[in-house]
Amino acid sequence: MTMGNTGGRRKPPTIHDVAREAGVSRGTVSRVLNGGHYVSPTAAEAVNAAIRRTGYVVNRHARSLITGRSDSVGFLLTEPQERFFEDPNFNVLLRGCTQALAAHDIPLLLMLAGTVDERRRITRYITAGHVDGVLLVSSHSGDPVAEELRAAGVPLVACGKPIGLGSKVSYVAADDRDGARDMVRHLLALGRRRIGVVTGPQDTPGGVERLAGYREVLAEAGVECDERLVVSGDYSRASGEAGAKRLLARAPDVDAVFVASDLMAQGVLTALHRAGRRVPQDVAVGGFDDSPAAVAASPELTTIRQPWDRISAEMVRVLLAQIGGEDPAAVILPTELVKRDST
Amino acid sequence: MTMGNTGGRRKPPTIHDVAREAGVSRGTVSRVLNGGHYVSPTAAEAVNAAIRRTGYVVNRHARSLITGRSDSVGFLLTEPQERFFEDPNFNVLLRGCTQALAAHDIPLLLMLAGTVDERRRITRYITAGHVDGVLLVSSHSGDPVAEELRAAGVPLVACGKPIGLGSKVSYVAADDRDGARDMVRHLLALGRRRIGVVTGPQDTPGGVERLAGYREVLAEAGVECDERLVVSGDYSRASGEAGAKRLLARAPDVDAVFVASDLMAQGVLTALHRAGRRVPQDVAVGGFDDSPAAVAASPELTTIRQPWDRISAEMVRVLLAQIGGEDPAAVILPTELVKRDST
DNA sequence: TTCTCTACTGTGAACGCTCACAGAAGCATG
DNA sequence: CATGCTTCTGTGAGCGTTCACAGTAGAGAA
Repeated sequence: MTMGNTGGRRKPPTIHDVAREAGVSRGTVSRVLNGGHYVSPTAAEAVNAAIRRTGYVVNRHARSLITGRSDSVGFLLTEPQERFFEDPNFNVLLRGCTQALAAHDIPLLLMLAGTVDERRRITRYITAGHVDGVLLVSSHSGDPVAEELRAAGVPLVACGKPIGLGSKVSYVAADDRDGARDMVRHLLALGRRRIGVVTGPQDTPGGVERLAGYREVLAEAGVECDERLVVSGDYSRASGEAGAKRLLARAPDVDAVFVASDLMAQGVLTALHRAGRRVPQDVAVGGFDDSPAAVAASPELTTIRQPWDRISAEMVRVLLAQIGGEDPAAVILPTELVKRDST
Repeated sequence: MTMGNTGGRRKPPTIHDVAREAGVSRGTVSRVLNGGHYVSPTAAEAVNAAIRRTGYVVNRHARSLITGRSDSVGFLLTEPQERFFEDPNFNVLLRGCTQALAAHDIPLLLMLAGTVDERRRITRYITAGHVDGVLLVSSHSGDPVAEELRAAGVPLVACGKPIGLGSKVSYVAADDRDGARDMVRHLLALGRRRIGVVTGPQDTPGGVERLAGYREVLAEAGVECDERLVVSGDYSRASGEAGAKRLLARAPDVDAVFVASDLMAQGVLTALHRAGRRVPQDVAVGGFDDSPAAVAASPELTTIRQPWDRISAEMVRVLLAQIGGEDPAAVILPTELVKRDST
């Protein structure tokens, strides 16, 4: 048997070739390929041997043409790509989804919808049925692409609770609010009472929920919720530094800061250092995400870990279930407090 | 006209529907779709109008079935995924490739070949013709997947010069050696003469070339090439720190260090700081990559910028040319010295 | 007129697969 | 012995395209 290693691409064997080789019909080969029900053991064995011998791989285009499925899913990132691509957690998510899908032999198509043109092109591509479903990373409110896909009945699973989309859309998210609660409780347990917060953007679910958790715990502990202690950021390092400066100016007696992302927390550490405050002695700092930035910071950050590997696995599971006809579902996964040197 | 926004997925219109709507035949519609030669202006106009009215999108599976092309390409990452996924430059590369392909209406399939099983599955998938070509990020020597693909005649473009693959494989790379030369010349120009180096792994082209550039410039400048000044790392932060310690122990009079990656350079800065050396006064430090780590470090790192956006664009250009029948090509792109505070 | 050439259009076949259906064989049941 | 049931197998049709080829119409040349 000569393999096609001469440089030119050989025509791959078809189901016909396998059938001839195994001495059965196309139908039998097809049945072996798809589950193997109603096939005699001897026939199945002959077919499998023929497949091995010929190196046959199913032609997915031909299959898709008749089944109407594409057996592929899209990984769609809308809006501010920079923010996500610089976030190492995004990488973990992308990798996790790719691997979880690979286990089902389903390729992942990476789709970046930045410009209006790209959005339209991608929407058309998806609604035309070229993917069976979409893993959506958007987290921005009122995403028109997401709404369009939902309306077109495309199976869809969002990462993080989508704002402004009806309850009809599946999502998988970490329990942001509970994570925030854990962190603030931790700060209270250290004896801190003037606890500031640098929030995330309030048009993202994470931003909203983390702030809500902060407020809840303070209220529950009977600590005054001083609005001077609340400043807003956009998850960037620079906004963390600026936020901490504002915080110090408005409430110099601050003795702890809950920061809604590790990247911002890095900025907060810088600002505190410049202001001559020691961490954690004078001010304790808690981050969120457990990103590499957390261990790169000095002192290393106490932070909230989101279970990104489980999130990606769940996203794929829910999407495949939905493609299989099940109803949309929401999955919330627990977070974990990681204690390090900044508190 | 009712759009399919009722929740269920409607059957999309076919080329037949468009033909009927436009009052022409399938053949004419097909010709309009593929370049529009030998089509009368009136027919073309009618077809385009019908396409707009029906919202027709070509069924790529049916097209692929007959053309034998898939009109998609794979982005293949082999071996140590962590190393790459943590590297922000990898993100720029992935994003750039996706966008460059999108401009040609070609989807990118993300493929991660970690385990042996995954490798085999992906190799089969690719050689079966499910993608037209592959963008390869491997940089590891003697990659069996790459060799297999090359042997099967799959169009292939590597990122970085592949070691041990014949000259038959295309690649796009930054000029590592020249970048290293620039950096070491820069250090020499500052008056430093005891210039150490923390190398990258010597089974990667980048690691080899950057060290070669270092040696070249020292030889050319007539500076003694003291082997005690050469220590090896693996691109990780930790290996940079360990390397610097070794360097200080073996050559306490070192007055500059060329580090083959920014991440390692961060580790070097930490080690120097702990040893009480001031940067850049006592020891100048030069990195490589211009990653976010470079500006996150203190002092901010002087480094070598690789043109990642151009690399991705070139990889796609070369791959598409090769899919179109052209011969393999090698492209080397210039680097740039970015001066900051560490030198 | 007739022929040739160019510009355009329509049609059947084919790509490789799955699906529905029909049929065969084996075996138990009436 | 017919009948039904179960298990298995083969066959034709068809998915939505493209491609090759045949055919038409109109212009210009002989």
